[in-house]
Amino acid sequence: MEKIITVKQEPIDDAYPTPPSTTTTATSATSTTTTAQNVTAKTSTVATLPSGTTTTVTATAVTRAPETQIFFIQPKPEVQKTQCSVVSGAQGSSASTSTARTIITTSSQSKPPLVVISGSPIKLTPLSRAGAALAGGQTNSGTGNITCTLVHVQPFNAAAKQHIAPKAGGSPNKQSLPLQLQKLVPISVVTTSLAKIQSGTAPQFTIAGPLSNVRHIAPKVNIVSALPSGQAVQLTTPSLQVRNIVSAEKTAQGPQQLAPKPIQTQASSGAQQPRLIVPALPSSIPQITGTGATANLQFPHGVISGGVVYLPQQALASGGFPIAVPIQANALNAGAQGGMTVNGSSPESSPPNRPRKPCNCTKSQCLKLYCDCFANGEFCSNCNCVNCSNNMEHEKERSKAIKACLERNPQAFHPKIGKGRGDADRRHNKGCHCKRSGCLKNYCECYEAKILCTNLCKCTGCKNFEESPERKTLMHLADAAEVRVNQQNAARTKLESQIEDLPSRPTFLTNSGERLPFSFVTDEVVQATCQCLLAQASDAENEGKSQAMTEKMILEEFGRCLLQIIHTANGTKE
DNA sequence: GAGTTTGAAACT
DNA sequence: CAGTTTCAAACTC
Repeated sequence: MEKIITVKQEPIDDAYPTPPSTTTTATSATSTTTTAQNVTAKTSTVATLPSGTTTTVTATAVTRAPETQIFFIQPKPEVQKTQCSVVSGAQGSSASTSTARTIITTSSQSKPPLVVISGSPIKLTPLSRAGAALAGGQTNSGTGNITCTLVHVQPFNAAAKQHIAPKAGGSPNKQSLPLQLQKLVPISVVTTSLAKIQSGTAPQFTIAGPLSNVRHIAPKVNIVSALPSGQAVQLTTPSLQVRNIVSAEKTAQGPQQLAPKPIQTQASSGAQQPRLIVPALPSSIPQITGTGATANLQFPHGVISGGVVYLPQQALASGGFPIAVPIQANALNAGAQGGMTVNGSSPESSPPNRPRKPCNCTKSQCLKLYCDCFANGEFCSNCNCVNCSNNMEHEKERSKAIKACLERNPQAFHPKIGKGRGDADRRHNKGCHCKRSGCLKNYCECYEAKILCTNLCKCTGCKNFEESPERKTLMHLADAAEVRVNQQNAARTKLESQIEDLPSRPTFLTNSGERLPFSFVTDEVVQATCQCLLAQASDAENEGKSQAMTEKMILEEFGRCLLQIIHTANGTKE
């Protein structure tokens, strides 16, 4: 029997923009992997449930190593913080509207929960067994019981960031590493049974936990379900694109199983084996990094060890995650990339706000931080690089390279420029080391980022400070140039729009040798036009207009002249 | 477009 | 940690 479950989800963190509405529907005996555009949901929950039980699981953190935090799911009822309503219906019934950005993870009792983050699977350390997790002392035996896992990521506070700020002349202190990592904050999920769902009682999914300061990894994490007894879940949302189909078993074998698969828009209804449902990832996805030697998972940009996810500051500090974005909104249309974040992607897949420059790497295979694409956690695409391995096809090498970078420098993928509201907060986290450029050329990372050098910098002959006359001169010139460019662009745009409105006349002469309007730009006409422009300039000058305004007036006059010429020519022709 | 300069990253 | 090499981008011609 088909079961359709709609999960309604509500945002809980204002730090993320309110996501557009999506609806997630789960049905049995289908299997698809979906990805969504611009998913920035705050919570996730579990939608497909066996009969008859209510399960509550929560998690506690255990510090294992300075740079790691392990979370174990334990039964623990929690105060309700966020509710995710679940609505059931028969096959074909329309799912109720919702605001869900649903990432779902479930597993049967016989299988560990499977989670996919950033397109790669994580085999979590065994979470609570369903039986142990049951609320109210219910047993959770049989095929119908599911353990649900929900993971949130909590950013460290500003004080912590300060604490880990790079020290001048020193490498990052490993003792402070935990502060540089994002803390996983698993939260409990109360699930209700399918029976209740199917009865139309619209049971509530209760998500409890320290949500007030929690940012979610959940919507940025692909959590997959391995449903018991051949059940599978299909997730579809209006704004989601159905992508890969990956079985739970396959995915559990390793990240390579997540290589791009042909997009399937509709799952086969006859699928009987458990399937993985991989909802979409947003464009702002957490950077997943890791150094664990026992890592059993490799993310596009990191390694996951035993269900422990390493998240660098950059991910949350920036509010977006330029690193390790395997399935991103802008890549949804880039099937060849398997939904990975790509640099210089095709026009239809490129977000309008991030047209990165293509790299030109020749020797690094784009697997070292020399490569801007790699350093920014992006795949190369439409670049000019040679022997590029920064792509899905070389995911293994890429993961190794990521790991190597992180071993050299755990903050390797952190943003170099601190992000803050004020200019004071925007500073190079390591400082530059320029010697010859005076920190007034783009060689200098500070100057390139349009920020002043700070005491973190070890540059010599620095001229990139507030009172520097050289810098002021440069800034003044740059401002003037920018104004001019803007004016020129505006004038050009206007002129182009006017020209576009004109009838196309490709040739000057007809077959009979008749003169066409475009040939009416004679010397006399040019002279008259110039006189008009000069007159306009003179007027502007007499009126005391600024240079910018004068230029604008002249350009407008030129436009009028052109229109008149064309109009006259057309009239003559006609 | 080729060659040079530059400084970060990588290496020793 | 300092010095050196490698690398790719910025820059110059």
